[in-house]
Amino acid sequence: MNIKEASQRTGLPSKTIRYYEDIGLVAPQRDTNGYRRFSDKDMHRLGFVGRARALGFSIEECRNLLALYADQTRASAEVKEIAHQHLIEIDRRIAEMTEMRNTLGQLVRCCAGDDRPDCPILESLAGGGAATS
Amino acid sequence: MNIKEASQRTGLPSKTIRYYEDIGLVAPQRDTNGYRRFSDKDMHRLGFVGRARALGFSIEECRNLLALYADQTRASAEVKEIAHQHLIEIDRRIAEMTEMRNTLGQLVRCCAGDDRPDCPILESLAGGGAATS
DNA sequence: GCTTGACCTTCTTGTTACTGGAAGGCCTAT
DNA sequence: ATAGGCCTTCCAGTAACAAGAAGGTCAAGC
Repeated sequence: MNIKEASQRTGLPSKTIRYYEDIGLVAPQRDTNGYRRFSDKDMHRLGFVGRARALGFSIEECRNLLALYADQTRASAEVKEIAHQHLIEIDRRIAEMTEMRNTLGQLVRCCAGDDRPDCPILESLAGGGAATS
Repeated sequence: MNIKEASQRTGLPSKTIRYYEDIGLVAPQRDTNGYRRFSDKDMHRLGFVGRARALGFSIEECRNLLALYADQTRASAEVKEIAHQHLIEIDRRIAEMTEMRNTLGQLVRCCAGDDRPDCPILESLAGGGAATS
């Protein structure tokens, strides 16, 4: 099938699919007119990458996971390690954002939000007091 | 003071401070030798931006917040609106990452992590079954 | 006076994972 | 023949810096 249909079936934009070919994640055949032709195998790889990306894996991690998937002699420990590291990173980011959320939420609650200029949000950003720790 | 000291006092890398000057967030004077000289006012702006960035505000949001801070006739409602929108965005991202975390966490727990090739993580990425919800 | 090392400058390039747009070829229907 | 919808490649831009090269400046020590 052509790229449009591949895009529709995988949910990935055509641009993204071309990009994935550029960086070697997928390598569709070409028709005589130069159009990409995607096989079932190509579709499968695209789906794999799409799902891995949706779980937050980087492109390089996707590449590694694809390689492991293709390697029948892999040890599942290796896959688990990649996923586990990624999990730790996600947790770190959630913690970071949660901290932001708490600090900022408190500031927003303290701000009157009226037509007067007094604003604890600006005061805090200006260094006037609490709530960064 | 020179850029190194400004960096140490604000906790921002020198590179970052130069970048902030490039994009007009701060405008230190220059000594006759061309070195940047940071005044207390410059330091204050850098601190402001640093704290705003730590709360996840984008550079453009920082620019707006700085302008509001300088504007004595501002309405706190305007500041609160910016902060509130940002809060919503943070919540969205936390929810997104939490969903990833849950899905991936479950897959990791299901993976034996031994020297055999069988791996539910890869199987799931390959499209073989559950857990993308 | 000279060297050394730490500091400073500007400029260019790279990062991540794409997205947008331009210029042009191909294909089908009318 | 032409219109449209698809396809191609290539170039530029995004966010927020970081890395590094080439070179100027300054204070200390010999």
